[in-house]
Amino acid sequence: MSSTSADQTGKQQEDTALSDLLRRGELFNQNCPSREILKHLTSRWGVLVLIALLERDHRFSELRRTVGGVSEKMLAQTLQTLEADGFVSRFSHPVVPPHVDYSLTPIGREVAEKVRDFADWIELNTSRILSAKPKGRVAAAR
Amino acid sequence: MSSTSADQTGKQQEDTALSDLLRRGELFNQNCPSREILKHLTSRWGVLVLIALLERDHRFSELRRTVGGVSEKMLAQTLQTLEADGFVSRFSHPVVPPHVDYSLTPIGREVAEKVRDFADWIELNTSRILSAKPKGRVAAAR
DNA sequence: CTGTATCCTCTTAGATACTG
DNA sequence: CAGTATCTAAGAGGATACAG
Repeated sequence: MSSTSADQTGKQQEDTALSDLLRRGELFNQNCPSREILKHLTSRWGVLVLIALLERDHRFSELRRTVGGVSEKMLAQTLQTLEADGFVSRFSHPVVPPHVDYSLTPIGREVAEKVRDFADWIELNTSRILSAKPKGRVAAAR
Repeated sequence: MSSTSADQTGKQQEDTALSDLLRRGELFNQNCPSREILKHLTSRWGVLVLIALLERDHRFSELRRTVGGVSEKMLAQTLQTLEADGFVSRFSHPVVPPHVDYSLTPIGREVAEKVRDFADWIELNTSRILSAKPKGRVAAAR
């Protein structure tokens, strides 16, 4: 519901190490709005959409093809969330059949570069990670 | 831990053109194991656990207190997944009452630094993001 | 083409109770 | 203290149909 205001003034049960909270407490506090931003940005399809849009602008069906495995519903939902957060711009060309282009806003490009940097690390290190897995232990196979 | 000293030569992702898709198509393929790694690392609690462990080693109950809002079950599950991936080490002191310490492996520290970098960006920019939200449009409010 | 609406299934996550 | 087991609710996600 993305409420504005309506602060919970007396609701402060963060009683962890105070220095930690001062230094970087926002994300460790479950009431902080940054938690929601984090959730959107690290969502299953959000990450891939941001990276795809960093390469170039895409229209809806292009994104569907580029991002393997995403359904129409989840792609639309992901794009709406990212647009609502101000990371993605949506341009609907007034033609028929419809033609909609998605692109990154300046702040969206900023964060997408962070995401891509992170994704690049994963791709470069996946084989290293897989071969370094503890073998005696049965992975929860998530 | 001795890295396998594999192929990675450092940084080579300066280009973002079409050749990128060939080089970094892994994540866009739903059958790629890197998708699973990504999922674990970007999981709701995985991100926060990695950042907490980057500050210092924690025992179980310390993590519970530091990471606001996490349940015992989810913390245990998250830690097991991260341990199975080789990002986290678990050391159980043979004492009573039990005392278990969690720490990052070398590769875990590497990725945790990426995660922290990303989280830092979010914390620094949350207010900017919130104030820049498109207001005319009703966010889907998830 | 670009979605929305509905239905359905599977996973995630919290609460609670219990064990070593 | 450090978990596990069980139950349940909420949300993610997919398939299909349909609308603008």
